[in-house]
Amino acid sequence: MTNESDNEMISKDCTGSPLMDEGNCDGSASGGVVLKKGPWTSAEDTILVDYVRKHGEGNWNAVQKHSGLFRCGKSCRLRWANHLRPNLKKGAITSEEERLIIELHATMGNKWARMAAHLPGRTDNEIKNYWNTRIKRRQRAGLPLYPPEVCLQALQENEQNLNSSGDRGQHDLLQANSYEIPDVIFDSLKTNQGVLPYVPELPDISASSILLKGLGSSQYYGFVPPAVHRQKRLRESATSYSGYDGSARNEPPPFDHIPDDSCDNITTQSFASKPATPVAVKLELPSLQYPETDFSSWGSSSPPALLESVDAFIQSPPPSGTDCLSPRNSGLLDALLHEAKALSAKNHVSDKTSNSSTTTHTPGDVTHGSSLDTSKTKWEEYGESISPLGNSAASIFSEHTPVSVSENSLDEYPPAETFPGSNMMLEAAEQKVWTLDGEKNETATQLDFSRPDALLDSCWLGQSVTYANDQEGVTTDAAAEAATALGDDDSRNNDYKPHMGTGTALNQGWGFGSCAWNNMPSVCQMSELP
DNA sequence: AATACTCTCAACCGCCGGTAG
DNA sequence: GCTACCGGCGGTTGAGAGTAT
Repeated sequence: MTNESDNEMISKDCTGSPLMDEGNCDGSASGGVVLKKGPWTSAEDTILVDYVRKHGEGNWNAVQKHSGLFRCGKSCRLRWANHLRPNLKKGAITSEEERLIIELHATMGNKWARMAAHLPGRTDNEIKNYWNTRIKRRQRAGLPLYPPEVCLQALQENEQNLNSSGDRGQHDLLQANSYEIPDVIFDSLKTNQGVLPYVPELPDISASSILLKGLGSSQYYGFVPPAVHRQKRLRESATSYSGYDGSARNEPPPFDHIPDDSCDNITTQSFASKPATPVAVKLELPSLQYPETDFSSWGSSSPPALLESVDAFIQSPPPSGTDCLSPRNSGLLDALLHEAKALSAKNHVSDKTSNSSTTTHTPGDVTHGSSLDTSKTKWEEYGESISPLGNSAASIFSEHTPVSVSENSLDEYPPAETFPGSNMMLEAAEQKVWTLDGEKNETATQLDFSRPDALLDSCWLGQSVTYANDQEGVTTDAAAEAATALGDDDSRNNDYKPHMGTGTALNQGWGFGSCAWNNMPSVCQMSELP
């Protein structure tokens, strides 16, 4: 980008806004000098680098004054931070980084700078761009934002929090709920309330509904994004949807890969309960809010129907979808959870027991958590700073979803093995821990519960291991695998590269992306953790 | 080959919080 | 306390490259 368009830009671009920024980034900063805008040239880079070497970072506005650069301080800072500073990691986002980004986004939302802090060498801008492009991709493909495991992780976290602190948080949340999550009303969901006991009988199901979807509940098949937002060209998803229009046909997408009866049952049941008419999904979403899409791709019970779309998705794995998530594209899982929780709390104000809160909505639901009822995590500490929700992130899941983590509700959900994101993942995770802030290669022998993301990490690790085993047909030691995966970038890419482009659709489908984000059931069945 | 479309990414914009005067 | 400056952050935009039709 640093081409040689050079100085003509100075005159051309600087006339933009009279006041670019209160930070003297205006075109006439420093004595009427017209500041340049647009792409940086190599010459400018050199000047900036030299300046920083001599004077260090900071005081960016002085750069222009002392170096002769006709750039505002902001521009200099940005250029330095995103392109010139040492230790920047160039190249594509690795699989590990992808996972991390997903996990972090699930907890932080669009806090790119914070996320970048966990990804050495990566910039907030890079992460942001990456995420946004993924979101678009997933949106097109009708795939959910977050993999179910992430949702489950949140759920688990919630359990921990609930069990450790009761639902005191609910009240706090209610009071502090500043997360105004746009309502995404799923008419069909409402319609199904009678069928889906866990669906809160609330006037507006927004976050909670999304959560449900995010957890792969088949009941959302009907929410396949209306063709409305489908673009003419659905390279990636066209085929996937070709044979499936759940919203219109009331039938689940074809998915023969999942032998799990329970899943099928759920699917069928869910669909049967759906209105015959296309689901009316409120499409008036915030700018960053993406239309609801096909959650089926996530759900354990969901037909991987979208193998192809999944495939496409996988080729650029990092989920950016829209689902499990936040209606506001910020993908703020926590935010949704927060809202859902708040909503739930409204209905259970008097319900002070955490356990009750987790089971109230679902007769057939199982109280998860006891096994996860470990010591209170640091959500409140860590999460507070990073998550809009603080500690309540996953709570909603437990309250509004049929998913059972530590236990399984066969009626409502697939058995444990279909949800590697839960137990299995944890097991794997216990063998190795991947610390977020840890510069990649950190492994440990125990989950680091001091970190709120511990579970998330474990989840992903488990997935990756699973995938590796499956793909390679090699029984690898989880720890070793993790170590390898966390090793250098190259090795990571080799081991987990979602962009496999190798073989069958199934094979492709189970790339890191699909393995981790799409139907766990199959994944689990396909391989076992050491 | 032309066109349309998507993807990627660098850069900009505006807002906000912290801080010094 | 007020104001201006500075730096940081998140959202958005636009150009170029790539790809499909």
